[in-house]
Parts: sequence; C-alpha cells; structure tokens
Amino acid sequence: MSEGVEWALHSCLNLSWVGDEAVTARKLAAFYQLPTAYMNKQLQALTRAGILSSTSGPRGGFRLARTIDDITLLDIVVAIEGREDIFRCDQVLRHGPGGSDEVDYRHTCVLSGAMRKADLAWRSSLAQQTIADIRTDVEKAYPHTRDATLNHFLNAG
Amino acid sequence: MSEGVEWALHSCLNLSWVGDEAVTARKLAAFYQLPTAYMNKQLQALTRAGILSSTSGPRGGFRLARTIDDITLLDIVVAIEGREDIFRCDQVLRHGPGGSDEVDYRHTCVLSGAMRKADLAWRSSLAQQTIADIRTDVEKAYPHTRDATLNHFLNAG
DNA sequence: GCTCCCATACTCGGATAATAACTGTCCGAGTATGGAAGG
DNA sequence: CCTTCCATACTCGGACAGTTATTATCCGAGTATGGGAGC
Repeated sequence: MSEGVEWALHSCLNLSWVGDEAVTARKLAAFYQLPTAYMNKQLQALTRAGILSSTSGPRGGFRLARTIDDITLLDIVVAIEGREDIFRCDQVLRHGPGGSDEVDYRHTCVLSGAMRKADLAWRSSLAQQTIADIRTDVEKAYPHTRDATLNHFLNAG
Repeated sequence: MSEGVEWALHSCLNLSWVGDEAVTARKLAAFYQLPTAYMNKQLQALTRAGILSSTSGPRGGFRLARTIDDITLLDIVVAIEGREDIFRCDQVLRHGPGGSDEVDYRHTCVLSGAMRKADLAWRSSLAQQTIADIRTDVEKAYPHTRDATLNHFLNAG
C-alpha cells in the first residue's frame, strides 16, 4: 500500500487542529520533512475526493471540506489508493476448463467471495473510525500534541 | 496485491481434490492457461511455507503437506505476500517536531493503531476460513466441479 | 529368469531480464494581495 | 482621503522522469524411471 496514505491520514488530523485557516502543501510537508511536490499530489487526491477543499494564490492552501465526524479512515484510504479491493480477482476460472467469457466469476467463484468477505471486514473497520475519533484518542493519550501542532503551524514555517 | 495469491488459492483447492498424487507445476498452470515457470514460483513459496511438499524427478510435483482443515486462507496469503501489514507505517512522526529516533511509533501512534485494527480484522477473517471450508462450499454450489477437476488432472495433460 | 547398474528424461529450484506501479520532480494556469495612480 | 486598477508573488494542478516492486523467463542440480548387461 502506498505510503501516501500515511501522509494523508496525518495531514487530515493536523488540518483538523488548525481549524478554518488554509494550510499550504509546503507547510504540511515540512511538518514531517517530506517532499513538497509529492505531498501536494496526495492532497490533490484528497481534494478530488471531496475531503479537502483547495484555494489558490496567496493565503491559499488546503482545509477540511467536511466535519471530522464525516471523514472516515476508509474515505482517506479510498481517496489515495482507489476503490479496488485488496485482493484483486483476475477470474482465472475464465481460462479453466468449462470457463466462459460471459460469466462474472467475481460473483460466482467461492474463493473470490471468501476473499471479498475479508475485504469487507477490513473496510468495515476503517469505515467505523472517523478522524474525530482519532483526534479524541490522541488528545486523551498525548494532551500536549494539539497545542504543539497548532503552534508549529501558526508560528513557525 | 500480487495475482499469485489467486493462483495459489485455486491450486491448493485443486490439489485437495487430486488427493495424494503429486501434480507438476506444468499441469497446475495449464489448467488455467498460465505461464508455467511463474506458477512454479508461487508453488515454491507455498512449499517454503510448509503448505505444499515437493518431489523432484519423474512422477514428481507438488502435493498438500497438511490436512485441508489446517490450511487457512491467511496461510496462503502470507506464504505469497509475506507477513507485512496491508498498511505499512513508515513512522512519519519520527521526523515531525519532537520526534525521536528511539521511539517505535508503530506502538504509540494512534493512527497506526487504528490501521492495525483494520488489518487484524482482515487477517482474522482470512484465518477463520480454511481450504476445507471452501471445498465444502464449492461442492455444495457446483456439485460437478470436483469430478470435472479430477478427470482433467488424471486423464488429460 | 533375476539382479544390478547406468543412461535418460523429467522435475523442482534459484538466478536472471522485461514490465508495470509507485515515488519524486518540474513548470504552467489561476488568484488574492498590496501598492500606486487617479479622482 | 478614498476608490480603482494593475503588476506581482504565491498557490494549486496536471504533465513529466527516476526508482522500486511485480511479472515473466531461463537454465542448472537432483532424482526416479526404464532398459540393458551381467550373473
């Protein structure tokens, strides 16, 4: 899985602390000493998915487009990685004896169904966790993080 | 995820029908019109994992090394893909403000934990399904498959 | 006829290229800013 | 002094290379087979 997911997750969390002010890709990347342009690429993906909104020009940047209650980990993963399942079924049964080009074996193959079941368990777990939940947990476990992050974005950089 | 997983899953199922006789990589690949040498590579991985046992020379090939009750989908996935999590945590917090090289953020980072939770749900689902279960389901849904497969391996090729 | 031996053909196994995906980078299109000119 | 305009600098956005992982292939090491020679 692409490492961009990790960047996106942390950036969304950071943006939730910053609040309404737009933050540039440069600042979000510098926070973790990551390449700016590539970080920008991930933020673009989040924007296309409707998780962030972007503003051009001076005082521009990215900000959250929705309430953090309404941003699940699955949303972010899908925005970066795409909608495809972890296990991709190439339908080898199609080329086996008695295989047909007109059957969608992703629906009939038992193994495909079994793997899909696991995929759904994964997605379900991700869909049940929102950025709001994560933020709450972080603030409970590491109370200083919020202010430290806020200061770093507003003062430095 | 590597397509080799799909090949491995179907091959294990097919081997469970064949029984005790060794089947060559050539035959297992030809069954789905797949490249022989690359199929061989996947079967090697399964052998290293202790799922299959291999025999060289004439009348050689691969056969199941364990009871199908004792082969889970997770075993096969791990044999092909390795033990790494779906989401790999590169510990970006390490390079953030206040980050330390001596902390393992895979254990402290809340986001990492959340992603790991989903990974575990996925693995748990895979671990609960054995090849025996799959075989039972296939034989119920498609009663002719077992004999058709057996005939194809014993007579043809 | 039976046993032993050997050449043979067949199989797996790991080392080696071709391809695709991910990672990283660059420059152009568009925009809010901030100052200068004019009223 | 206030308003309007414009040049400017800054931002995102998509198009372009470099690098790693996946896909595919090849040839050598080892082994059970099957026939032939010898007893």
